[in-house]
Amino acid sequence: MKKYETWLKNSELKVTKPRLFVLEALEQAEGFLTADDIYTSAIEQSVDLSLSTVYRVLEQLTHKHMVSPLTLENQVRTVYELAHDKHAHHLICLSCGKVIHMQHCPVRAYKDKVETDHGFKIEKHTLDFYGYCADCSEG
Amino acid sequence: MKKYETWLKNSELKVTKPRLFVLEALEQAEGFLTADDIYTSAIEQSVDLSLSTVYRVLEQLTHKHMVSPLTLENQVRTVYELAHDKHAHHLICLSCGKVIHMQHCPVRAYKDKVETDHGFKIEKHTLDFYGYCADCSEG
DNA sequence: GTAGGTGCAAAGAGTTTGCATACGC
DNA sequence: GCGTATGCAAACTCTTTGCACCTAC
Repeated sequence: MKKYETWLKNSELKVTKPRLFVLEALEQAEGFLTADDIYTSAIEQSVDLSLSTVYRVLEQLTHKHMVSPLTLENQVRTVYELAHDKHAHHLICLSCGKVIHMQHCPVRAYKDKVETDHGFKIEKHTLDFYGYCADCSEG
Repeated sequence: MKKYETWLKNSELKVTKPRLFVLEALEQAEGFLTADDIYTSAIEQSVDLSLSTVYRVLEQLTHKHMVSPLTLENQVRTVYELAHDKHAHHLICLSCGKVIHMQHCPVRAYKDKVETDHGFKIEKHTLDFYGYCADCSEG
């Protein structure tokens, strides 16, 4: 797992066990985790890690653009994932919570129109679909 | 303000002062309010209303589709607005917090494609733009 | 009169912070 | 060795809940 040590050093962050653990947990999840998910996973693996450290690490990594936080509609907890270079949209199952990433963004052209029409300088946008996945909508 | 009394009765909710106050506060705001905004507004007007009642009323009105809750990206508090019939998207200023509603939805056709491609039954979607409004991006 | 609504205070969830100790460099 | 990172516990914010009282119908 040398790659995360290098990544941390390149981001001017010290290489510490909590930081490596958080990054590896996010990699293995291949998706969204809450701070508590990461903490629980540490407990299960008998890794010594406190919840407040998880929050602090996630904040630092977010600041360095190594992870991305996301608040899903009408959910309380913030979820995190390893930052991709790629802009993505989400397809979220309201029943099982599964989240699918979609690379394609149909909004780019529309964004320019919105900027012009409203005089906004748009920094980012979200486009998320909520529904029921094939498994959950059966029966 | 008879209209809200009628609306409540039609929704099979008793007409009470807290419910009328919440609906009127949301109307006057012409936009998003947090539960605490509504509570504070009551205090300022010397209206007797508790914060827990505000939450309970908002939950009931949401259930009756009279108001709509929304969680903005990376914000903690849930905001509420009077439910429009119309599906809308948002343009949110990261500096002053202004929220502009946009009726036009460029996503409809794309939604069908997503349903087909992923086997999802999509119930709803969100599309929100975050940036800086004309006033805040000057200078 | 009765079922449902409300206020108050306390509890809960999720997150942040202060401070003493521990560790990376 | 120095300065940052961490663990712990306590604080904080937002929201929910239990219970006694009150009010719309």
